[in-house]
Amino acid sequence: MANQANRKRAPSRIQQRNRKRILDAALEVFSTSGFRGSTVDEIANQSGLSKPNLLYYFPSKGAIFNELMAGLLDTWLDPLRALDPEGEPLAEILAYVQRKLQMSRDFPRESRLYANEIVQGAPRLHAMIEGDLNQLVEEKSQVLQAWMDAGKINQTHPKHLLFSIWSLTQHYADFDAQVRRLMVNEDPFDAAPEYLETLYRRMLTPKG
Amino acid sequence: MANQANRKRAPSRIQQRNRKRILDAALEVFSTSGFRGSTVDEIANQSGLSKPNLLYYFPSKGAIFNELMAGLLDTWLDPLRALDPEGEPLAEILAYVQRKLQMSRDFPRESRLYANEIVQGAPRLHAMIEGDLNQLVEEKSQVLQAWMDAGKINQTHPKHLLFSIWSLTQHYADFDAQVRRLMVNEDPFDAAPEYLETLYRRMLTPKG
DNA sequence: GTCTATACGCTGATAGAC
DNA sequence: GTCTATCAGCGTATAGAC
Repeated sequence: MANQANRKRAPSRIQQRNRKRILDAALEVFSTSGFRGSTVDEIANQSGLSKPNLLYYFPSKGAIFNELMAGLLDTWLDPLRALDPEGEPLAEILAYVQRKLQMSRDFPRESRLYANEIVQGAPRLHAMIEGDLNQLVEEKSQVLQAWMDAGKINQTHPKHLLFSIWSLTQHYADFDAQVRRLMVNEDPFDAAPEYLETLYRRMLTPKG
Repeated sequence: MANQANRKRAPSRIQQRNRKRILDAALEVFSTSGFRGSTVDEIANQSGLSKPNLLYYFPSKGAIFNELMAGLLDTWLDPLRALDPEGEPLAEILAYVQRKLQMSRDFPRESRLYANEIVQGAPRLHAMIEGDLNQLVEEKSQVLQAWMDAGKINQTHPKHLLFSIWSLTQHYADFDAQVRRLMVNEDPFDAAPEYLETLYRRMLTPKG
């Protein structure tokens, strides 16, 4: 079989650059307005491409969103994957909290994109989320439970512990508009690391 | 001056009922799709009224949203208003956490409506939020700070403490789709009250 | 690869009959 | 008060010239 004829061409530099532009623009727009509230026009303007040109690179608005989400989900779960069952329990958890907090600070748009989707009932995320996330959470919950049973950290509900970490760290990105309006002349991310470290240290350190 | 001619008629029972229907339908739709992602058609269908009839009761989509938000904001801040400076500090805070958690459970749509608006940068909430919320938060932050200075609860950042309470309690409503997908055969609200009580008790109880 | 032009359904809102 | 009919504009997406 002929190689050239049957394969897709490798994307040119221009193609790569434009796809990247589009995805970055889409991140900006989708994270601000959600899927249904966003328009292809906005994404085109934001990316500097014309609307038909944008639709030359992606077949539809939904396709852009899906590609964006797939890429996001993967990196979004990395901090949790990195939670090491062999590590020192409290230190592992505190490090996880700080990693998540950093992601909130460094990738707020990604966090809001995800938040938008979940708040609205995850209508487009269903399939993606189902397998990976569920399995990862089960696995890490068991790690946490084992640490509790061994007396390394206080007994508590493992999943609620995970939820609380997600909630507290992502809050600074997702509710940024509110947080910053209530903390004038003070960067929320200045005090947040220490606040969260203290909170989980007190929560989890066994009496001794 | 003639009374009847210059005043608006008192709304009839039908009007009251239909306005209520519309607002309830709008809450359902807006909280699921955000303002821009929602359509008047959906709200009309959800309320059982025709689209023109709906627009007989409200002049525009924006007007429905504004009325909904105004009503929401007021009740939304009630739990915080109820934080009593004269009460026993730890008990007051723990009670506040439980009140917020109950609102998450009993009014998840209201929570998601609010979350949608804030995540998207609060484009339509600006004016409403500015005055009330800011002042209330300042006032209650000082109450918390006073309790800390008096040694009644541990020293920490008062505003971050408030943020964390909002975040943790609203998470169960706002991220309900995710939470429930990860907790099959278990109601998140079963364990949540105890989890949050324990967390804040350990966080705030002074060593002694 | 990129553009202009355009098809065509959906959206918010109005007019006017009943 | 409620309906049918309708409008202008915006939305996604495509056709076809360059």
